Amino acid sequence: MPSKCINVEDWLNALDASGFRMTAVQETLIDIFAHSDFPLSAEQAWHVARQSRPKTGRATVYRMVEKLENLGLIRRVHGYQGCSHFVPTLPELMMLFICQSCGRADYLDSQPLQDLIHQSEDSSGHHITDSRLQLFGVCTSCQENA
Amino acid sequence: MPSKCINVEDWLNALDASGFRMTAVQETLIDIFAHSDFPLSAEQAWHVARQSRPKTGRATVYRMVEKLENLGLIRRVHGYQGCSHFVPTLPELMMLFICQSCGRADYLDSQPLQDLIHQSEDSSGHHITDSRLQLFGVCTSCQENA
DNA sequence: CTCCCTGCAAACTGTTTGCAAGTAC
DNA sequence: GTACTTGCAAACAGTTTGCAGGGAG
Repeated sequence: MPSKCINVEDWLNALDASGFRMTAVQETLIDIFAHSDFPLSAEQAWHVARQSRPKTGRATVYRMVEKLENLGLIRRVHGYQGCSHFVPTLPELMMLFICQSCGRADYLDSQPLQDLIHQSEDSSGHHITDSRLQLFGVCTSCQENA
Repeated sequence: MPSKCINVEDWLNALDASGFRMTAVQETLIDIFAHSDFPLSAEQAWHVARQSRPKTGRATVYRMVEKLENLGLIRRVHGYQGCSHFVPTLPELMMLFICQSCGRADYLDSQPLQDLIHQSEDSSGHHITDSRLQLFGVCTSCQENA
């Protein structure tokens, strides 16, 4: 499964531009979220963070996740059984696929979705400002290994 | 905004067929969910239920919601700020629009979405088994009243 | 008469808040 | 030095569970 590359520099710049102070915890968490290729919850990120920084507090992670979400750097994934997981945000509209077997996330071409949304906007008359499309199934590599 | 009609008879039959015993609480809750034109959380449904049956227990509502969801009669709505609200399930694939202003839900034509999903399946190679598309914005009537 | 359903209360889980100490700028 | 950040612990909200009594089939 192809994995999208997030530019950590950009994240640090965005945080800096927002007046946030850069600390070791923040760098650790940014690293965790930017490089995970499957959705992470705050709780999970906390466990990962504690592997390298055992004293990391739970609340700190929750606060950081909130920041990252508010800055639009990560985005909440609304899945089957819950909606507390996050993936790095891509510049374009996201069309997210999540493999039920391995849990990995993949970003698909979102142009058709944009077309679809414009089409629905015209036919319904509603003004559409945002969307969440999530696809579930079995990814190519899990199909091969089945 | 048009509202979809759910056949309460069908729900009662489905519950009956699943071996559930029909009680007054269940009828009340089915009525609430089947006729609400905006997503309801279990908590909200509980409050509504208590208006007609003050002694209704919270847990009973949660259990009933779980049943309805398992039977596929209601479906969880993954929204902006949470994912604990439910709408009646339509037979066909759902394309759900939620108005940020009035909170009402509308079901849009889902055929284009089905086409899009098949298209994405072919181009990505993933086997897609389910999807959640949710649209947010301002509905026609809220636009008029603005 | 049996077993499921109900309401109550307690337990639980994920998340938020308050606060004193620490640290980036 | 100032004000944001951190870790801890307590508070909180939504949800689940255990149980005794009640009601459907």
